[in-house]
Amino acid sequence: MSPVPPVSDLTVHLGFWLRMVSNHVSHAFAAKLADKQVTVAEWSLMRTLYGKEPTPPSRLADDMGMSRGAITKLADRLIAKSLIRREASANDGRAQTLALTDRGRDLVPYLAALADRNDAEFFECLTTDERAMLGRLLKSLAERGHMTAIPIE
Amino acid sequence: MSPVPPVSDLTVHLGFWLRMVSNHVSHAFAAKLADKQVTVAEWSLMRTLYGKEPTPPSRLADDMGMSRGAITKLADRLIAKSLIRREASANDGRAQTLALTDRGRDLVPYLAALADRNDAEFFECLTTDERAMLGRLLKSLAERGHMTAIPIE
DNA sequence: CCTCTTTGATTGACTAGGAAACTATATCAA
DNA sequence: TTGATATAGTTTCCTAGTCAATCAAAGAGG
Repeated sequence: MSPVPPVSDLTVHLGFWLRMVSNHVSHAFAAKLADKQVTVAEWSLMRTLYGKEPTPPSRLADDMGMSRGAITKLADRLIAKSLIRREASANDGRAQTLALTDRGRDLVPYLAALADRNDAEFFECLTTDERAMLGRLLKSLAERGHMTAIPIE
Repeated sequence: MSPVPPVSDLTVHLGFWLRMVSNHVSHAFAAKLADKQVTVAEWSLMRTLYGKEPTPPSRLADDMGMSRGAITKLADRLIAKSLIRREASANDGRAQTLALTDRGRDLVPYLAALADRNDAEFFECLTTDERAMLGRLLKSLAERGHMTAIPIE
């Protein structure tokens, strides 16, 4: 029988539990968005655009922490669903701008309410103090780790 | 100008910060594993297998929270790297079993050390009490939300 | 003005996963 | 024993990202 040196269990890592909870929260949210035929990435783009239209795709890529290629394709999908619109920039022949359609803009508050509800569902089992503490710890980690982009995926 | 009703900011959600931190921790770990040409999913399979060989792929799928199809392909990749081995079950003509190769088994403790280091790097900026609190809150959420599978992806 | 370089966006090749169809084997029931 | 059903695993098709190559338009320097 070959030797099997003891290695640390996966569950000793905070990263493990972080990912476990994070994935469940995201999947539950994805299920709620599916009712409106929208994915989490699509919602994220729409929300990022909301109130800041028009915005060039490169800006969205930076803000959302995705590659430009990904934004191009994501935008294509949203355009096919008539939720956003792409237009050539007036002053720069290379640049494009993205903006929500009326339909897309109308949808954002509804989807935002789903996001609120999803978050409430998962975290209401904690006390107010616990939620505040969790938020404080996570923001502290984000700050100390220099994390900036909106986390997709 | 079209009306833009105020919607809740993304950053009010704990789920947002959870995902932000979780993604950064995972990406940093992926970068460390890349030195050894191993992905996070591959590590997870190897770690899940470690000390429990041989194990049928269906069992790994359940434990890892992935589909059986995904395990088939993941196993194919690990076999191509000579880190695991696939064998037909002796008593059931349908069944297969997966086991680490000697090379794979030797690699696990090294990769486990990388996982330890990655976790330490991200969370050492918290005090011991804060880490304990974060762990407690996350485990409580996992328990209350009936989360079981190892979180891949 | 012409190159040379930089920049914005798109495209293509590739990776990785899920869902469902499919194959082979096992089990059960008449 | 044989036909129906269930189970284990694989394969196929689809979605959704990244990275690298590409193309067109801007800017910069001689």
